[in-house]
Amino acid sequence: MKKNKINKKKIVKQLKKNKIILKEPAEKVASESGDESVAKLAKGVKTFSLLRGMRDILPKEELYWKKVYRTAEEISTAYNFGYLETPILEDAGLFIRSLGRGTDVVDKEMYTFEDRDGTKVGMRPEATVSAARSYVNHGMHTVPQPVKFWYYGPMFRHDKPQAGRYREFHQFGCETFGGHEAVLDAELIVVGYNFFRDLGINVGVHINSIGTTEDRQRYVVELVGYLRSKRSYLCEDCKKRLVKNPLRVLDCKEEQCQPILDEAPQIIDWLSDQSRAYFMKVLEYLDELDIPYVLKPTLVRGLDYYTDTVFEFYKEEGEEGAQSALGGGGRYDLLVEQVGGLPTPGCGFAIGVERTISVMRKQTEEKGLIMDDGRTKIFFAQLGEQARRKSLLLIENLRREGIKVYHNLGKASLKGQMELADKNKVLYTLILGQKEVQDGTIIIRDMESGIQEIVDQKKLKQQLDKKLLNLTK
RNA sequence: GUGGGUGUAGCUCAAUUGGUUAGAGCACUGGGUUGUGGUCCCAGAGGUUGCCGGUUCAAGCCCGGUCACUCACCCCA
Repeated sequence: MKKNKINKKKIVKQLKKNKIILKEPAEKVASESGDESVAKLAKGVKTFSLLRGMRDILPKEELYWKKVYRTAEEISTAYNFGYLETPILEDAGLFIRSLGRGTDVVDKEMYTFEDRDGTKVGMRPEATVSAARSYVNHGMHTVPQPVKFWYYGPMFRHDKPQAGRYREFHQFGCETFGGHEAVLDAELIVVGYNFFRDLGINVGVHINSIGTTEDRQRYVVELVGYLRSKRSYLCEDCKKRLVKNPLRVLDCKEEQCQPILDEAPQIIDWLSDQSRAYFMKVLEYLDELDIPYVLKPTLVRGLDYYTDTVFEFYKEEGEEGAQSALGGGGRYDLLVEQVGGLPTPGCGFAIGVERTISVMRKQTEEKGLIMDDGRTKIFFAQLGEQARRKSLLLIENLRREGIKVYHNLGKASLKGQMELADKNKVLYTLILGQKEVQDGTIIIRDMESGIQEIVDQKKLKQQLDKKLLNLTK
């Protein structure tokens, strides 16, 4: 063995130095060495790694993902949202027109490429726009309004990855089209809020109104005027923002900017009477529903299509600064028109699944909880060829009866199977050996106490039901 | 896109001032006689030290580049 290691190192060195010239001899050396990795090296077999910002969702994370999906599904259907699934690929122009040129999402982050036939396509960076497109394409203005959708799926943004931010990420979202009622805005906030509550996550709600496009234009003029007068006191970043995206200055966390921001004009004072009245109504509904919220005059969203109400859900515990926004949304009364439909108001939200799961994971780890979600609680062990053959049928029968069984028929030794049962933390192990096959019986072993009982195979299901029922009590 | 930190086994980490064949724990596989898990004992497998190049008699360690991860900014979910 040790000799092999020396050989290998030498071979690797040789290969490195002579990788081009030595192709054939290298292969020979590799096969003589009998070492697979050397052989691979000689043949130039590459391994592949994940693309930047992309992740595998592994079986050990399954419970979290399923729980989030199920909760999303339950709450959406409870509030009468219909499931909508749109393609990941859309005409790139759809996103460019509605999200807005000049936004980072479009200019710097969207995955776009030419299809084989020359069409410019984009991978969706979010789904609200697609939902609006779908609403228009299928003439949904002819069905009773408002139309309510929920969706769940992957989105793509070519951003630089960091904590809670990936290039492929998942969103759960709800959208409504065709309703301009304050109660709708409030309902969406309630749905999002309850989604988190059902998952055991405490979230805060930030809310603001950015009025109509005209309101905002008038306000921005006022804001820029004010900030210019204080320009010399602003931080470097803010000086840049002042030109590029003045609304963003409001979000600055630099201490030196705070006193200036406290005195800054607030958008809420520049709203038209209509927008203001609408916003007040939304807040009243929230009060009525007992949803705690924080008025945040500095909340402005990054996408062009928002009007009036904007809100976001943020995690209450945890470090400041880090990706604390778990989701956000707002009203987008101009969007449908922008994608070519009749003027139709709309409102919705999207929630980041990865961020939500990271909060859930942190919580379960802190409390030392184990995600348990009706996992398989029974292991089936078999011994001997006859028993193995019989096992297939018994396992299949149990499955049909709705009892899930974990097993590994490939393993021969009972000991090995018991180990597996233990590692999977099952509560009961069924043991079928030669003797049991002949008697038509089977052993049920209680893994905690070690007590075993022999039961008739025909009564197995009945026995298990009894045991599993006791558990739930 | 800008800046900081980090790359050694599947995971968590070792490896004296550069010096023989890069170690350990956990996890994994097999065994501790014939049909029983958790503990224990023994054995095994698993590494082009991220990659490329340079300095040197000699590089996991030093230098340059590159890639990846990570944190912050920008922006957002």
